[in-house]
Amino acid sequence: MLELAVLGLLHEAPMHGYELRKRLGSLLGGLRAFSYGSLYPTLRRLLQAELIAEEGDEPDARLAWNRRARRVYKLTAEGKERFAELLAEGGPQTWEDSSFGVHLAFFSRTPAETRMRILEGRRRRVEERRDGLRTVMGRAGEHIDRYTRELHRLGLESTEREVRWLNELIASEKAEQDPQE
Amino acid sequence: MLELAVLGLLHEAPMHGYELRKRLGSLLGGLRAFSYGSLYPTLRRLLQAELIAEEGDEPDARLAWNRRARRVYKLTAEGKERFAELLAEGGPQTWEDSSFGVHLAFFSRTPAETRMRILEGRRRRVEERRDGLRTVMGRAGEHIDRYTRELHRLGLESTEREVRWLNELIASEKAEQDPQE
DNA sequence: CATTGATGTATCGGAGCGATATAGTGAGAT
DNA sequence: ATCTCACTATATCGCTCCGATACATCAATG
Repeated sequence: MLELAVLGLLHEAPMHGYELRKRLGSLLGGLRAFSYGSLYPTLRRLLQAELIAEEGDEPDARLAWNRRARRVYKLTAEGKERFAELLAEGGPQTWEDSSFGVHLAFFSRTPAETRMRILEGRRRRVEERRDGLRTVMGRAGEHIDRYTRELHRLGLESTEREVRWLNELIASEKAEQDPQE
Repeated sequence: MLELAVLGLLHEAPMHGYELRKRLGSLLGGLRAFSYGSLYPTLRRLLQAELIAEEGDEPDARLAWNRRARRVYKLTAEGKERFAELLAEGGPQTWEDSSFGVHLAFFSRTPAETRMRILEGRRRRVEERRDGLRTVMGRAGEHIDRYTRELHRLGLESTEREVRWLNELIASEKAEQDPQE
């Protein structure tokens, strides 16, 4: 997951860890933070796999840090390939809560076919949760805690809303595919 | 987190792992699954800490499993104490996405004061995310991906709705505290 | 009678989090 | 002038939890 995110951000411009994390935060709208405790190890792993490379010395000296602290990373050719591979796959885990946001954030670089598969998979996933909630809430009798009921109510509203949102996205994807009519 | 959840469920009735997981799923409305990969190790840990105990042989033989596969757990006295402690704390991590749902699910056993602290903490947390999203979305100019924009829109709607939901909960908590008017 | 799906326990490797350590910098407060 | 606070920046450690997988039994369906 972090691998995809890092590769995707570095695809746009070289960056150092700290900035990577900030951009990730705003890209995902705080959905996911990705703490340094996972970011830096990932960076090291990607470096070792030669999917990213460290920029030597800063060519432009407008920030004259003689004490260089920042380590700036850029994407390698293999990194770009890897990124494209990850984007095209669109397996069953891509529509889980943990990954869906990241995948969506790089949708403009994702093949249209994969986009559709992910959106529809996500919709199925959310509908499942929604239906589960409806079942639980519908079971009359059973003494259910007031707070739990509230939790379920919020969950139901959220899932319903997300399904509607996904329907819109899917519709506009379809419209783009068949421009006629 | 799982510790709290397990203790809380066993507080109601003795249960085995499989059932524990199912109940957890419907309690949280699919928000969190808690896979067996964390459930069973946790059960073992709690057993070793003597917060839970394994029920010897089934007293009622209505389910005559001669091959006993199921391991039924029940809460010990220490377990009950520990549960009460965990509920009363209400520290800053209780209002994170990962824990808030679980804490809310056991609110009826949580002291009113702690309930309020958690609800208000959660609200502050969600408002932060909402304001962050507003800032990001408001930054005019910057070429932002269409899909990313959609992601932000969904995020903004969700956070706004959760804040409203929290406000209702907080209001009704207050109303219960001061019944006079 | 065979396959499928639910019940049931369990482990392994790995991803990611939260806390923590360290240190330089710029701005405002005292 | 100095002090403190917040931000920039990198990094590690221990822990929780997840996903995949394995393996058994039982009930129903075909």
